[in-house]
Amino acid sequence: MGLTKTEMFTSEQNQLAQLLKAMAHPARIAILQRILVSNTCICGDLVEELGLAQATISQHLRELKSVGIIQGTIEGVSVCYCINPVTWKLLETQIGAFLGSYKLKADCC
Amino acid sequence: MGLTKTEMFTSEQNQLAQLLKAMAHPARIAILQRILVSNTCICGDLVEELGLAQATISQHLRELKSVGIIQGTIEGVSVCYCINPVTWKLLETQIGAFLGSYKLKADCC
DNA sequence: GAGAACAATCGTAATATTGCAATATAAATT
DNA sequence: AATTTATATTGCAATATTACGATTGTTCTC
Repeated sequence: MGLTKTEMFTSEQNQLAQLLKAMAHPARIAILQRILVSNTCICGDLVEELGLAQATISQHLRELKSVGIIQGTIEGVSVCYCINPVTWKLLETQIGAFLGSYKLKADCC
Repeated sequence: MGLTKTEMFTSEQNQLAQLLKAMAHPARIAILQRILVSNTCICGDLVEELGLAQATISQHLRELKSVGIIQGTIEGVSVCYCINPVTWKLLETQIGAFLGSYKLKADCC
């Protein structure tokens, strides 16, 4: 099939999965790290720095943008991308709650 | 292609991407949440509760196990799965550092 | 407006993922 | 040993992802 059965899960589960999936690629992690370092936005520098084709980088950027993790504004000839604070905060909250809900107990396998 | 160019990224980036990817599916999030709630491990209850075929659940469990997020021990006829504390701690550290490295500044796009 | 510079989109090939039926394997029970 | 119960594996079809060359849009500069 290759088609996730989203209707069987809660919207929270689907949303978290979607956000995680958007980050679950080394190139997209690298892109986000690059944005995190030079807080002020970037654009086609990524093509040189990551060693992937322009079309590929653009595709990864679109993926991050489509779930709202980053946002882009046209800055003359180039495009400036940066973190979307709202989604980032959501990510921190959701993942934090998820990971934080684990408490180690002795009686486990 | 469909083949990620892992050689272009650091092992940290690849590792984090792999862990995120393992969690980036609503069924696997649901499985983990189920384990987190009933700390003591589970097994084929998931098949009933999630409404997916047994083969599908087993496959998702294997995926989570293969990256070390969960671990399973044979408990008589059934198998008991639970969180692997070491990997979970690693996840918290890595994701925490990643998400936490963002500081909102005014001069952004 | 013509050209340059940058980024987005299209089209395509290779590979991966998702889901399930069917089958196989393993452990407990009779 | 045969049966039952629980899980894993295999094989397959449908769909998704990754990557890139080629092309198309945009915006700036001349």
